[in-house]
Amino acid sequence: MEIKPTESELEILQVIWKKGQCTVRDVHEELAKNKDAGYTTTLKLMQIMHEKGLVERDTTAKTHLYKALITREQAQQTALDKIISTVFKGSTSDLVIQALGHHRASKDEIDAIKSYLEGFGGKD
Amino acid sequence: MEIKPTESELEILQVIWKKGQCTVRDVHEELAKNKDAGYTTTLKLMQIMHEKGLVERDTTAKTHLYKALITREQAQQTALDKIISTVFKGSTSDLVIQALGHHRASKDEIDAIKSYLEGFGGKD
DNA sequence: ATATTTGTACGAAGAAATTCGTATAATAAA
DNA sequence: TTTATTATACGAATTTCTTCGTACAAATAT
Repeated sequence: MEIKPTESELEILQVIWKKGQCTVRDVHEELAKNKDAGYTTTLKLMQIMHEKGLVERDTTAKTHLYKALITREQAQQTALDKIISTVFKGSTSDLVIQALGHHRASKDEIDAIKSYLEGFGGKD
Repeated sequence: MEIKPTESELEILQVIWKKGQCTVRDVHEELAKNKDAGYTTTLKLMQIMHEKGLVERDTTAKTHLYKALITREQAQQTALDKIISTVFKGSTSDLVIQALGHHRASKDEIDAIKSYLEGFGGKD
């Protein structure tokens, strides 16, 4: 079964992915830079994420340590699948072109994509 | 100001985009193929979408006609912006590569992207 | 030892999104 | 004309997500 993180859960996952392992305070401090919510809000969300199986936690010490149970790649894939089917009529190339057209990738990024496409025939 | 359609609203917009113009029944019949919700649910959603300015409607006749007020491209852009920032660390090329890697685009699609990239240097 | 700080648990309020029932008007069929 | 069908309006129940307050335990500081 597929678990789709909510918006807020994704914000939290971002922090965990970046740091690898986090306490609630770690996450909260990081989030506090951009938004302002109470500490217990973050705590509660992380507890819910644990119930949902999005994260695991080590409760050995008083201060629990959280780790992500889904990878960033999985979340990326889920997000892509969703928007490709809801707004891109199922067309991956539409998405790619739209992305390249409006997000002005840097030359390095374009090159990365070009070389990626080199060894790539596409399915027939 | 940016109006972000919800999940359900997006499903409805899909139908409207495809047909260009729709009655509530048109939309409902179409949605009924994949999910099952009551007719008044669809009606209510479309009324709300009207309040939000996502669609306009012609109420001349008894049966109202709805048209989209945001384009598919706008919705695509909004969706892309969101996931690029939430799961792709702001990297468009990561998104493109992930998309190409897992969605097995057809040869035609790949070719379309390649030729698109031809006349495209990327910003320096 | 006592007070303060730091942490988790948890219930519940608030907000947003979704779903549906009922009322009522207009059209179509009998 | 009477009945059945097809529409919209709209209030309200439900569900999901988010936010927060309060209780209480553990660790730290005074």
